[in-house]
Amino acid sequence: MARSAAVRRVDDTRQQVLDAVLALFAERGYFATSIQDISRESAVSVGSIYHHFGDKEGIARALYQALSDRMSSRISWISARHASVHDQCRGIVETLFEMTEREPLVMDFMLYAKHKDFLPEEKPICSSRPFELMRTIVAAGMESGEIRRMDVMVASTSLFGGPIRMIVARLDAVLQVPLSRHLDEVWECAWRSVAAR
Amino acid sequence: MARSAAVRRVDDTRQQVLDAVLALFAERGYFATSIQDISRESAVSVGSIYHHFGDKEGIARALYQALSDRMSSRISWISARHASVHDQCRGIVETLFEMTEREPLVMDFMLYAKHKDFLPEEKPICSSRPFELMRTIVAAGMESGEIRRMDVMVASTSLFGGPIRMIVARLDAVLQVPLSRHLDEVWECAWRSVAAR
DNA sequence: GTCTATATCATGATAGAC
DNA sequence: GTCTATCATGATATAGAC
Repeated sequence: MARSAAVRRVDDTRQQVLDAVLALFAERGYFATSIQDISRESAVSVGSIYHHFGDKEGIARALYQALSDRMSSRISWISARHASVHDQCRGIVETLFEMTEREPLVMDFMLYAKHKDFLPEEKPICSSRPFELMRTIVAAGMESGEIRRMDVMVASTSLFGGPIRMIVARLDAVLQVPLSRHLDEVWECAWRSVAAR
Repeated sequence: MARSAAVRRVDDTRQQVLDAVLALFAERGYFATSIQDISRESAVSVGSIYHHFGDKEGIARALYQALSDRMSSRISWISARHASVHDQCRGIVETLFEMTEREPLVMDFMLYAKHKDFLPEEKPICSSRPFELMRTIVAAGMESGEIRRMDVMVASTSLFGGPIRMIVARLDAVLQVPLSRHLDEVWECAWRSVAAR
């Protein structure tokens, strides 16, 4: 069923705000970003912003939800495209690296922001859907014999912890070259840490 | 040279404030903590706080400095106590796990807080002294042949990235059991990721 | 649904006595 | 060095016209 033009417009307004806050939160952080800033950067009035999101926290919640959904669907898509758990996990790391280069703001907000400071009710990031998906895949790898039998949380943090630290280093500009240049080496280390063979 | 009683007292006042802000920052975050809160919890007046720290950011800077120094000296101490790089790194992970259980607030502030949001001038955490020390040790491991030759940053993030993610999971209460219960398994994975043999 | 103008309030920081 | 009282600013959120 096609959405009406009115609904389209509403979504556009919301999206304008979300695009603006992503940039602002990444640049200055949640608390240093005022509603005025958001209004100016998004070209949406303060009144409209409150109409759509209720309060400032509501904006952050909506952004978190949207980006979390986006990451989840990418991970699911990658997972479905590969047969072995090894290839699935490598594909996830590769995608995370690519996202970091192409949409650093998204990764900054998802992997680096301390959501608990401004979204106290939200589940911690490592309990969120994308991370749950990763753990599910890791668990499947133990079933199939590709990954050594151990605590699933330990295996997941071991497999993805290194790559995530590399992403953080890149976001901090500590790492000066594109992540892709280190992909093979990072993945080699990550997989060795849990591989069965 | 012995410090005078006056200096002792000054240090005590400063320490009272630092103890209070550590707890407050960990609980609510930097921005949700007001100077009034700090004054009340530390039992030090607002005027004295400003006298000693200049401004709110100065408090955070002092705390960061103090805890960073503490972590650095512990790491150096551990490093000096062990002969092989393998044992040094394992000792560091063990100590980080113990610190997380015994002083979760310290680890929360050091490994989890997003300092850039409130200390924009400070170097990113992964360029800080403790992390530099870890990289130095890893580099030494490559020299000695214990660790495979590769980019030092990649090796460091691979070795310590998993353990750090476990610490974050524990701080988020996602992990319900003490980290010590997973130490062997976590270390096994971490070391495999970079070990030469 | 969108906008401008405004109310309300809390905060960081200071002044100045002791 | 320490304290209390106060200021000035800028924030979130709302009211109400269109």
